[in-house]
Amino acid sequence: MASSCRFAFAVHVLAVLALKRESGGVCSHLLAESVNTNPVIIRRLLTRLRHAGLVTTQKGSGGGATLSMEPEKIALDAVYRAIEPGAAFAQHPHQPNQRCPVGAGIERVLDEVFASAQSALETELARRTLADVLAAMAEEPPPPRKAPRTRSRKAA
Amino acid sequence: MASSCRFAFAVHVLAVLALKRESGGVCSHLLAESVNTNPVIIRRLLTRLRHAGLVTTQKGSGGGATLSMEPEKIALDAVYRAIEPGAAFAQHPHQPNQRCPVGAGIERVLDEVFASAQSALETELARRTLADVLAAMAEEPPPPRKAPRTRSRKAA
DNA sequence: ACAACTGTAACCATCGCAGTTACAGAACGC
DNA sequence: GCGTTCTGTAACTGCGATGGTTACAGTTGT
Repeated sequence: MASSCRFAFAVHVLAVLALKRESGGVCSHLLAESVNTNPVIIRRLLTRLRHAGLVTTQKGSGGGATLSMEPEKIALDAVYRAIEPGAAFAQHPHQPNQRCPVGAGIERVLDEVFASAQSALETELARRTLADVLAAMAEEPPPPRKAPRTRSRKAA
Repeated sequence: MASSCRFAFAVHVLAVLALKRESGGVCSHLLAESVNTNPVIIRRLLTRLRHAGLVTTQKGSGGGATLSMEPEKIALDAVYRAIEPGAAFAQHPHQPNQRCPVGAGIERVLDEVFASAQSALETELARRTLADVLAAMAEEPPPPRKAPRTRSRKAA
């Protein structure tokens, strides 16, 4: 399915923008350092996010990207649709044999199956906002120095 | 996401097997003609479906593939899992910058988001069985010769 | 033995993607 | 005006996945 990591990159970028919301624009170079990739990759992402109305960008010295709404308003399905262009499932590359009863009808049936599956996927993504992502990152700071307070006894 | 058409092929193949359920094994050549591809593609699919316990295959003259259970018992999520190897979403290809608070925590959060989205997808697929696919193909025979009974006035 | 099958390896062409370099143009400070 | 700091985009590369193809060993029924 979605073998591309663009969606992960996009959520990452938006999370950084949300954290730096008060500090004005964030340049692609800095975002690229956090994601650990190339600034052009980031700018390509930002172009899509801008077309979707999720961020605004500012050219020139001191410019960069800014969230165009509060993190609570940005649901992950909007990010997904902004980033991933086509359908999640692929149909037959060549038309199946129309003289076979299955070949003649399968595409129409699969279209509907695929649409409902994709819809379920996006509905689940819609249950989370960028603010939820930030909150999830805030709790459980990854390296618990001494003893993590809850169920630490799982160590292998 | 799933940019491969293997899932479509697999449902197609299983539908043919379901229709020819009483006639013994179906050879890969015949399946390939219906799907409009190469017999090797079909055999590669059948290998995965066999490992998942959905079909049995028989070598030698008069052999071929057979469904190993009734179409009502085969839900589409099982087909999906049999065919699509990995996760639907891809994480960061390189580890993000751990010195950035977002880079340090985003992967863990995304893992959970991706898992829930994939789970929603599979749950939706699980709502349909191969028998449902056959039923959907049976109703509405695709080329209505005279006048389609309902809302035909949509013609462009 | 022969024909009809499966299973699998090996290979090819294509496609999409992350990554990279390069450059034109915009905004800002001086 | 001019240099600096940015964006936006084109062009190219390398890589991995995938559908497709050929080939062939092995198995089974007649």
